[in-house]
Amino acid sequence: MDSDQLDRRAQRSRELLTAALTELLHEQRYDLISVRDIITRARVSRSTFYLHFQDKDDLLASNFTDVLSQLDQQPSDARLDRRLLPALEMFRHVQAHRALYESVVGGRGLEVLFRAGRDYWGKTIEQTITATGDTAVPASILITYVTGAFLNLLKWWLDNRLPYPPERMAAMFEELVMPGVRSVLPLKHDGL
Amino acid sequence: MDSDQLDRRAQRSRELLTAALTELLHEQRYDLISVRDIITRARVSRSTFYLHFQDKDDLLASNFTDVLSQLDQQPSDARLDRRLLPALEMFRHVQAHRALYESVVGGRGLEVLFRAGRDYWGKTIEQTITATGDTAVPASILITYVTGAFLNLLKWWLDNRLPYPPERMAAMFEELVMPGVRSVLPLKHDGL
Amino acid sequence: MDSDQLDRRAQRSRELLTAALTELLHEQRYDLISVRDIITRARVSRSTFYLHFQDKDDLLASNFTDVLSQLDQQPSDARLDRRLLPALEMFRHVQAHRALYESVVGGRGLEVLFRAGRDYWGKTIEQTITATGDTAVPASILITYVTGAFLNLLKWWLDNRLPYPPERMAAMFEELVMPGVRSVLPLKHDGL
Amino acid sequence: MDSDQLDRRAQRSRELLTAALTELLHEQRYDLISVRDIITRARVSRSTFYLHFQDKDDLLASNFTDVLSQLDQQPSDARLDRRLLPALEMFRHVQAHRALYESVVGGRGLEVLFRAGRDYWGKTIEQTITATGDTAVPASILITYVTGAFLNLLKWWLDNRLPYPPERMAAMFEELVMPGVRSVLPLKHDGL
DNA sequence: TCCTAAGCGAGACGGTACGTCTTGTCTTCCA
DNA sequence: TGGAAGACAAGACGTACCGTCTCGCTTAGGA
Repeated sequence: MDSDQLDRRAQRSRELLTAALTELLHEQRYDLISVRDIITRARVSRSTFYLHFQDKDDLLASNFTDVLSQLDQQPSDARLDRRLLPALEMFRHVQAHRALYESVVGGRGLEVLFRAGRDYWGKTIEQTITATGDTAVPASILITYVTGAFLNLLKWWLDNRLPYPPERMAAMFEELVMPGVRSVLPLKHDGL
Repeated sequence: MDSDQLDRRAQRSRELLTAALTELLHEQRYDLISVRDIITRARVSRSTFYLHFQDKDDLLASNFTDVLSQLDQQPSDARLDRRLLPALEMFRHVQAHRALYESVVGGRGLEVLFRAGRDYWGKTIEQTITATGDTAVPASILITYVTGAFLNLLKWWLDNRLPYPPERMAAMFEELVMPGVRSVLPLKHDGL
Repeated sequence: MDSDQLDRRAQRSRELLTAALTELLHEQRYDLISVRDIITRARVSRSTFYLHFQDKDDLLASNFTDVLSQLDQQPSDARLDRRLLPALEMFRHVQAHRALYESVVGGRGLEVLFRAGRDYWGKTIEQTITATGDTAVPASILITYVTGAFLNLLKWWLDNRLPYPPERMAAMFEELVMPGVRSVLPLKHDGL
Repeated sequence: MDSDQLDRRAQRSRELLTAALTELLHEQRYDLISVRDIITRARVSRSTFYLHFQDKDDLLASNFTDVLSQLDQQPSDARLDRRLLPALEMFRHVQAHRALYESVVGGRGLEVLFRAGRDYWGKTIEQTITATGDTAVPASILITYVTGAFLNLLKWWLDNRLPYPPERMAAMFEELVMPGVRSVLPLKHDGL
């Protein structure tokens, strides 16, 4: 009971650290932020940091995964439900937190997002595609392909200072990625 | 004069360093190799290293770009000339140097390859697609999309211990990526 | 109330901690044992430890003082009663608990023993020498000299893996230390 | 040639560190001085510190050994030459640098002095006593006894705020320690 | 043939992050 | 109400790595 019902203090520490990282990302690139910076900002001791997170990447991944599940929470257009990825919502979310993501994506943080994104969306995508029957390529490759392409586009968007609106980006994502996906899914499939 | 007619010693130093990195990549992951390791192996002094390369990534990128241009050198099937990327050749090359690429691709080295690949193939791809007329998406995005998807597949292949032959991988690459590319190119296009 | 009729639990905690330290000293050097190690072994919480002892040294000193008073309890040769220190008994005791004392004496523990020994034997020595009249050096120095010399010998013995029997060590102690003591005591003195 | 003719910079770094420790010892107890304090004061980087010394204790031992050899350098009373230890000079030296030694001796630094003193004086003492023929106790014990007794007296002196002049302390040292030493040396010996 | 400039070895150094460790305090919960 | 559990602050530790720098030695190519 105690093990999963986290000590209130523990929960507070996690939140302080999460908030501190978010704040710092508005000020400088992820690569340049040190654990020391984070704990100083969070007014938390070094030991506390390592009590809760493996390292800086772990904290970022944790934050990112939280965001992803929140995005899934929010009610979305019914028509979009069949998509593999909430691409439009993500582009909008990233636009709203542009500075933050720019800091992450230009550098080592990108890989963290990659891994976390793959892990998170992987499950959804797998369900969707296995539900459609056998595919011409292994599910694992498809997942890599879709999430990878999405995050690459995201990175390009940020690196180029958001030259297009989220809607356009989402449309291009669909246009580029989905034909390939459809070409390997059973033909009978209707919605995707 | 001196700048292009490199001192023989200088050339030798570069080669020693290149060889050392290659050797080390057979033994451990790129991330875990330090400049110190490289210069120790190359029997070259620290100052010499920084005389020739900006940092470890620079050395890797330089090696990789050399490889890419060698691949382009070798005569390839005429039928393949229209492709955006020498995918099959790359898969074969990677298979032949499997251990080496596994070390690079699992970690921070991937981004170096990505950047170098984008720079190198970017030019070719740009020529090809601008030759076909206007596209529905900016060339820059297309380049990112294609090279990104390719390297993601490469990474997946290595991470999963090369479960398929190069030919199959190249085919899947085509199958997944090209439909999207065609969908944004002018319809009149013939060959791609 | 509670203060003199020690809560049974409290007493038990003290004993658990004492036993834990003793156990651990058989396994590793005193310096390397942390409070965490002790409480883990004693299956006692951190707070409980600090409830009973100031710190690790306090626990050790407490244990050691207990031992010293037990040694004094046991009936000893009447002829030895005039000695300043129960040297022979100590050498024998240390031999019997060799591993334990090796752990303590090699490192910071020695000073704890020194302090505890000085405190404990100091009283006895002071009584003895003040009973003999004025001395050429202050009692305090004499006490330091005697207890220090004794513990140094003990440390040497342990550091050199007990090369001589306790009897020989005690004899050497007498031979080295007592002449100096006698030389500063009033001449009239008979027994020492 | 280069290996023993220390880089000028290296020598300078060592001196800066030595000086910094000396300065700091005038301000606070040895135990409370951290490596960080030392390098900050010396305006030297952490890596430089560990390039030259194992740890704080190593630096202290090195400083102390330097002092001991300087004391040996200075011309001393011919009459004293037969002594095992330059006790009087040491007491005077300590008096002249009282604050510094108080910081060291009250805490963990004492053991460093013990070890360094034993190592340094050990050689001299061994020569002296083996020159006199066989002894009733091993040389090693004698060395421990003499250096230990001396440093214990030194510590007592400092702990008690130098209540006697160096001459008196040296005299007491002789009076207490030498009778025991003589009692184990061959009788024929004259000078000691 | 000598001179001069560059390459180079060797490695000290500043700077700084890292993850681990330990101590002693404090809070919270449970019996 | 006191012990158990353990989060926490504070901060030291020794290691690692990087990129810069200094200092001579050596070596090549031009005068």
